[in-house]
Amino acid sequence: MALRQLEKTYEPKQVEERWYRFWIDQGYFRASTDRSETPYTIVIPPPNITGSLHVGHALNNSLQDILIRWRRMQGRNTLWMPGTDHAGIATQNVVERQLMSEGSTREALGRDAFIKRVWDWKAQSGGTIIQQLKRLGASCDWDRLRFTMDEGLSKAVREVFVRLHEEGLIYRGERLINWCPRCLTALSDIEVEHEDQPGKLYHIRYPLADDPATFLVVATTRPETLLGDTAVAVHPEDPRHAALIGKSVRLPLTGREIPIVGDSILVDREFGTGAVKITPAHDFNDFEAGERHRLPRLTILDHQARLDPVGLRAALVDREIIEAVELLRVNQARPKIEQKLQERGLLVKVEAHKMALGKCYRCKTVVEPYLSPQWFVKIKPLAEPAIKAVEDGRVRLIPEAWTNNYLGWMRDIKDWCISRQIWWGHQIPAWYCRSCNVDAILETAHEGMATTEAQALPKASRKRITILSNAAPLVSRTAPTRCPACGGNDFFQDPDVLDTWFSSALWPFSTLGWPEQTPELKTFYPTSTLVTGLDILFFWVARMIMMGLKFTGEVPFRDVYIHALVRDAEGQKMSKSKGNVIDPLSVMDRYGTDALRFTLASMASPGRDIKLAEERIEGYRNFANKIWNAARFILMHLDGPRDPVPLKERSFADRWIMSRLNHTIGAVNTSLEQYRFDQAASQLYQFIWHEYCDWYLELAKPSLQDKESSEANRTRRTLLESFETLLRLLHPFMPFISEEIWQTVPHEGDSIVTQPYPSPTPDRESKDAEASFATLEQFVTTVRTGRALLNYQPGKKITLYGAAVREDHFASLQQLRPSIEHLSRGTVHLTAIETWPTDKVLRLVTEGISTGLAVEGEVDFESLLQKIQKQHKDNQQETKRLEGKLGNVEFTSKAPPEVIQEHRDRVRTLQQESRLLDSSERQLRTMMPAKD
RNA sequence: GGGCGGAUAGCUCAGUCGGGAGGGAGAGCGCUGCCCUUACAAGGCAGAGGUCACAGGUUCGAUCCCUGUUCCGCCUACCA
Repeated sequence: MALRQLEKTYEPKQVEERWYRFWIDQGYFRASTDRSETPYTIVIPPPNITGSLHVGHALNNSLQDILIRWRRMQGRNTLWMPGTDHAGIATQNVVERQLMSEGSTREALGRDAFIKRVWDWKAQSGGTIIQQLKRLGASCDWDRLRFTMDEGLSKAVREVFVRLHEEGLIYRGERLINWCPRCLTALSDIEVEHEDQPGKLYHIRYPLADDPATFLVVATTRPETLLGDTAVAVHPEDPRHAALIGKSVRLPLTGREIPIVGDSILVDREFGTGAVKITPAHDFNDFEAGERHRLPRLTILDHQARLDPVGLRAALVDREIIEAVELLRVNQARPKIEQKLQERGLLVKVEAHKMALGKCYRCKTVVEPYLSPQWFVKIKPLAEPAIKAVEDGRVRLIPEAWTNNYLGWMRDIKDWCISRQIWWGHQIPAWYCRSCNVDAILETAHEGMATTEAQALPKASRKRITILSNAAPLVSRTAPTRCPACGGNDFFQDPDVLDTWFSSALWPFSTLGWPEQTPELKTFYPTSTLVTGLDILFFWVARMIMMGLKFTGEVPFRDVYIHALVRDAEGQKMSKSKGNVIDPLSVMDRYGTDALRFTLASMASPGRDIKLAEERIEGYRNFANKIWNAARFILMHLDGPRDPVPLKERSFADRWIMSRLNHTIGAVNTSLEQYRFDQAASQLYQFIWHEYCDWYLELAKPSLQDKESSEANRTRRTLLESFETLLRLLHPFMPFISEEIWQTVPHEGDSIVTQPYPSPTPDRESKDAEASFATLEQFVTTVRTGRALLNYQPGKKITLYGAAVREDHFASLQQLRPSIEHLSRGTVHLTAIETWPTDKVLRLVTEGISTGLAVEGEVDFESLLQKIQKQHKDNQQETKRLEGKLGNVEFTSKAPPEVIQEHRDRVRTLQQESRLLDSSERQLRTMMPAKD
């Protein structure tokens, strides 16, 4: 039969497209609820619909695909559930930018039209990343593609919200929250990134009310907020200030007097001057201190973090100051305040001070603590079971090192602010009866405005609605029709939407149809493994565990594999502004998808960031090409009978490679069980290149070239068996090339995708063949070293001599003589060293195996001599070291006998080698042309 | 401030815990030399290159176990 021949180099591009289409057409990635096999489920970390594939996605999804393809081939009923995330703030930003370029705004469009516009955008551009995942070879069940804003998932969101509210685990209240003055929305604590920055510490004099010549000096990094101070705190046990408690100070730049309070929580006596200003409306600590001392809260910043004239007037700020700073952003107002304090002689000093500034994780704008009514999840009762699940191992974090990190965070968790003042997202299922909440619903300039700010606005400028914290919401799965209190039917839905992570937290079960008890949910939940990056451990993983336990009573997944961050070759974070981004799409174009996947897998060592350099990818592109050429070779030699013969009756080389293959199969499976993608990849690489190609294919050549021999039949048989198995072993890592080649070699079945994954079997083992191989390799390598030393052409046939210290090694050499002669390109005489010619032979030795090479032609005796002398010297040093140990009574009396015996054996071998090197050296000298 | 991780060849990293043993130090890439030998120059063969961060301790023996130090990352935190 004539087999298809392959091109000389592997061309990934058309191969990839062709097979991916085939796999989809055949429906190989479809999961079923009717199958009886053990399910294996992964839910994808849903990428953001505004996103496009970056190298982090490529890593994340390559690893998931490796797991999924591996389990699928093992016969599991696998489901890889794909989907995307609606990314509230990010997506709204994208569409708003689009509107802006058209000279419009979302306000001009109105809420409903805007949301429609986002859906239109999604229909057009939101599928990009899905297409890119397909290019990566991701074997997701695409028929089940989900989106967090789908009707089903939205229903799950409402269900969860209502139930949590019913249990008192969701509440609404006016709190200080993190506010992004650019996105104009609240953020949760973890959406704020902290970064150390150089700042200044201002020391400011606050004159005592009853003794204006005396000052209390406070230290602050934010002097402009003093306008909203409502107290000054000192430590009650601080002898410098304790007596002042109960008195008042005149607040600089204002007409107010504020009290001095004693507070041991807020004040650190060691820091600054030991006196702290309290601004309850603009600082988290001060907010709490304000609650402790029942202080008023004065809001002086507006929603854009500008000094708000209304608030400033309410805070009795001097007219002159108001005029100087009104509507300035904090960073612009600060120098003005500094200047005014200076002018009035109230500024003692300004010193450099590093401080951690909070920034919006989406837009990097400095966030402001902002007082406003928001929705919160009371998180402690949800966190407790989620802590327990990890503590008792129902959820495993891999690498384990992250467990403590997780537990620490969960034990110290704070209530979660879930309302966002944007339009794109799940609108909160809470309604307000207009007649019952007449005083609590205010028309304001914008949503989410602080209470005082909203109340202070003139009616005319109120465009939208703010719902004060005393409003009474009706939380319900559907819009209410009748107010239970007054019977009215005029309702107003809360305009806020939920944090995107609120819906993501439900992902493992909402995608499977929850709250319905669907067959999917019954079959595939709890899921098996979650593969994710460390950066969303708290954002997402922790919340999924909490919600999963709460609403299904079970953990959402058993294993959480946390992979590293991908950095550039210098270890820098990749970012568009630095221009050091490696674009996976371009990499796939140039090197092939398999090369990219294999690179990422091989570098996924636990607990270490990945420094990705393009040369690595190129290296694995070469690996793909190596496999390709091995396939070409095999296809060239497969013609002819290849009947099954028991392994025992096959050649040494056949038994050896099958034994090594078996070892590799075991190692790859074990590595995958442990999520050691790096180990699995290097085992495959090592075996395929350095055992299969370098040695086995070379060993197989003689018999393959003699087509008529019975040996050829057995070799062809082994060649096919081993290679076909190898392709299956490789497939999860390099799906495309493995399919392409597999389809060209004789096989059963329609696609490698659904073939069984190799598992180790004892009958492939052959310890004796492995031992013989070690001897052969030693001999052949030594001969090659000698050839290089003698400058012989690779093809030159030479006369060789061989001997071994150990009987069994010598026996192996005799038995494998044809192979040895083939690989050494020479005629080998296996006899005792004493019988070797005493002239014109270069003698070399390693590990007790001696080789002699006939010396002909021009030879660089000097370098030969150096080589021999160096080895001789190393040899003697090692002998001395070992003899020293063996002469030490401490060692011989306490070390285990095996170790002592091993040392003795090594000394003996070294001594024999030494004798050979001696004679070799002497001979060389006789061969050397006389000097002078 | 707290917690965690890392330091092994020029570069990137395995190896140490537990089936790679506490006893002779590995890989990939790069580098050097030779070779276009009919699977592969995206290749073959050979080679050079390491006080396993530093200082102590345990041990007959430490890259590995223990303690401390230095440097580098990351996470986390209300030091105004």
